[in-house]
Amino acid sequence: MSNKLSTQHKILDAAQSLFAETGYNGTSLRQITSQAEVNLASVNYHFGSKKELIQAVLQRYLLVLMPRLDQEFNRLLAAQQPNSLNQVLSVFVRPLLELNKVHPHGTRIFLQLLGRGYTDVQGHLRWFFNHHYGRVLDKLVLLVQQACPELPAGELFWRLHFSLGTVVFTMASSEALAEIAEADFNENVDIEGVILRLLPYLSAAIAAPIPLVSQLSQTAPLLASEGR
Amino acid sequence: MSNKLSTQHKILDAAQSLFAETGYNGTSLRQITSQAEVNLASVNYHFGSKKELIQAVLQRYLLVLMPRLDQEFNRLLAAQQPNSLNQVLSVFVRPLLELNKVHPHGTRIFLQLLGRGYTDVQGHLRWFFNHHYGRVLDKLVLLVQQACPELPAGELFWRLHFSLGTVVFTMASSEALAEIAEADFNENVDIEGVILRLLPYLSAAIAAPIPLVSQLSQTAPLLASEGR
DNA sequence: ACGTGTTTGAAATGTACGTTTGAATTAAAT
DNA sequence: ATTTAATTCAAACGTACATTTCAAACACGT
Repeated sequence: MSNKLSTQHKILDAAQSLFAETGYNGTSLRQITSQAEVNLASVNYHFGSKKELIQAVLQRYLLVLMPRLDQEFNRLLAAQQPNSLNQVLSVFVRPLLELNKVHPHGTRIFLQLLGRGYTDVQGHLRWFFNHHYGRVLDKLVLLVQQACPELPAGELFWRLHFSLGTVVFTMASSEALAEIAEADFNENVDIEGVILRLLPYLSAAIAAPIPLVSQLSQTAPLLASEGR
Repeated sequence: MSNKLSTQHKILDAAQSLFAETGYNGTSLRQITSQAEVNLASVNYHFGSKKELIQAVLQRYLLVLMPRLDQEFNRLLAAQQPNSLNQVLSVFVRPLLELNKVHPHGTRIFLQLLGRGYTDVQGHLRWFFNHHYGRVLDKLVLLVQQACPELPAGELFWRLHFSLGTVVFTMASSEALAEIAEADFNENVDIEGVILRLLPYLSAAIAAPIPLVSQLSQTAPLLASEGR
């Protein structure tokens, strides 16, 4: 049994935990290398820079997750009849939970890292993400469009981003939320439970009825000042 | 006409923009004071520390917003028949948009600051928020409970936090989203438009049907490994 | 066993940060 | 007008950061 881990592996393991807990900017290479019990310089030796280390930490999960998602999307797209929104969203559950094979608590850590990526490093990680995996996510948009044909494209854009926010924020603050939930309702609040709670929430949200324009304008003349 | 602004005011104005754009940790006092065209030391002179400056920036909006929300909550609580979820959520629109009186783009900036507060400074701002305004938010929980009496308390807890995530994430990345939306669908994407789009989304999400336990356990034996 | 290429180690570099200091300046009060 | 308090200013302090350097230790094919 070789419990001897490579330096790179030790760095990645320490980095992902610290990044998930305190963010990318909030974590120093000194914290990472001291928790990994390796020399400070080895990060720059093995990964080049902190920025590239962040990408490497994310890639360890993305390289497993995205092909799995792509495969699921293709399966749904090949179906004869259009899929329901619930079917489309459920497709995320298995691939996400299988990230626990990459690392214990891999699912939670990856989703936290994803959340950090959208708020911490301005734009940089968003670009990295869209550039590498934009094709896959286009298939998701198509599937949701097929599931909700009555939804205008503009509305769908916003609701998918609302949903991304829901997931990402929930995971980024999942530690705190789990503590509160456990104290106040003593329920099981592992990552799987949260994901399964999210599904009906998101499903109903994305398929919400579109308010009529007349109902919108009813609340329109709200303020005399300030139109962008 | 006295267009001479006090040093404190200039600092607050510069700080809120920078905090909203690049986060609390991501903004240095040197950036703030140089944009405000004041001396570096004046932040510590007028506010004591960076941490207290962050609180002061938030308080400028919270002291306007929270009493307004409290008043609206009390109005709804005094109603004879229980209010619909839509009525409860709509109550946020006016008070939030009135923050534009505190400062141009005040609504957007405040919501961005709120989002940053939940991800940037670990726990500290969350405590500050709950400690000062927990009483007010309890009324919101009560109102939602009255609007959705079939929803268990534990489920409601999670869904309200999901919703907070939706709002906060959307606002934190509203600049980028607005750019994309404008380019791809050329729609009006001011802050009021986003808020009005959020209402039906959140309303449907919070009131989503609760999945049966049998349906949950159907997807339960997903992985052999790893239960938290 | 040797020599080569890879990896680690301790130390130093330069930059940026929040905060403090004490003198200079301005405003207010008597 | 003179004293007193409040504010601004330039400079410095100590700390922490990412990155670089270069010698030492190691791995390993020959």
